[in-house]
Amino acid sequence: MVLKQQMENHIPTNQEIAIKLSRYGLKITPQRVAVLGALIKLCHHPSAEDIFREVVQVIPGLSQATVYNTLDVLVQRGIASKIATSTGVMRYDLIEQPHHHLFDETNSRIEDYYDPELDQILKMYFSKKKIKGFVPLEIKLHVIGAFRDNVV
Amino acid sequence: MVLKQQMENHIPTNQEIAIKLSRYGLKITPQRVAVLGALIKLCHHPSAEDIFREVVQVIPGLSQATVYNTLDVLVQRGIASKIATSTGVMRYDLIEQPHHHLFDETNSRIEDYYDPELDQILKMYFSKKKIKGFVPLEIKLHVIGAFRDNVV
DNA sequence: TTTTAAATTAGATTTATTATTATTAAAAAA
DNA sequence: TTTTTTAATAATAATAAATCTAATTTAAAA
Repeated sequence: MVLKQQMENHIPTNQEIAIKLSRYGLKITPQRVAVLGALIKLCHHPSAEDIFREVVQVIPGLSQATVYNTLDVLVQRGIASKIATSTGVMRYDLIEQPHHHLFDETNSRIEDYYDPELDQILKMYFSKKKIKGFVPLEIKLHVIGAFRDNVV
Repeated sequence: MVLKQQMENHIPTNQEIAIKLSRYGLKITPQRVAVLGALIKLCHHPSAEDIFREVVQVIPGLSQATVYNTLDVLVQRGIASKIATSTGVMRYDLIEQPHHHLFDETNSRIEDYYDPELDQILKMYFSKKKIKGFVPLEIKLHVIGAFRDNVV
């Protein structure tokens, strides 16, 4: 098991981000490159507001609506996902591979959690156990707990 | 496996609801009895607005703020829980026993899902697999899919 | 380069929720 | 039972996230 940010060692260039946008059939604009760049950089599941604050430093005329629009577009294309939180503020998450979420509600921290073994267990469970009248498509674990830094 | 509403065959009287409120150290008011009653009755995870619409028929002078206050109180006392949804609207859920959620985002439907076997699997997994720096307290499955009525 | 379809901006708007404060009511005390 | 006290409710204002609108600008295709 490994937390997300430990897996991300490469900070992509604007060019690489632009290529990613066009691979998904999106027009390349400075705003989109910067928003996606911020989403990659701010790996602790930023809110739209977090991304705005980050990007407006580079693009001073940036509109909040552009951030919301761009994030929606990224979600629609499957580049990002939207996480609903208990405070009602949406948080955004870059999609790389399927993963679960660890929530610490005392400090609003969210981390991704990967474990192929866990996914295997869940896959087996749901293939064996049919739910009457419901077709499951996506299975996500929502683990609420407490981050204890410097503790194993 | 059984869906929640199939397990709930007893509709509690106002008296029983009042007893429940006082067991949790809450003052009994007509508003609280009606809100908790509506939460029990509207078993598809109502929003505050859903509950207001239901209860205002019985208590015409009811304020929306009272519904929000009462729901917050119920959540604080552990009688109910609050579910954040992808639309940003909060939904409320009576807590009876720990359970997971099935989401159908095409029609905003949410159902509870119980399975002791699943809980056992998850418990075993997390007792074996330690997450560095994180203490899990509550594990909830978030299953996104599609309800198909009249289909097994 | 010109064209056009799409993206961005600014600001108004919506809507769920929270905050405020006066009033009212529930339950404890006398 | 009546009084007292403490808490709950109602009405309404305030907040804040997110959406909508319409005019302007821009990316990229022709």
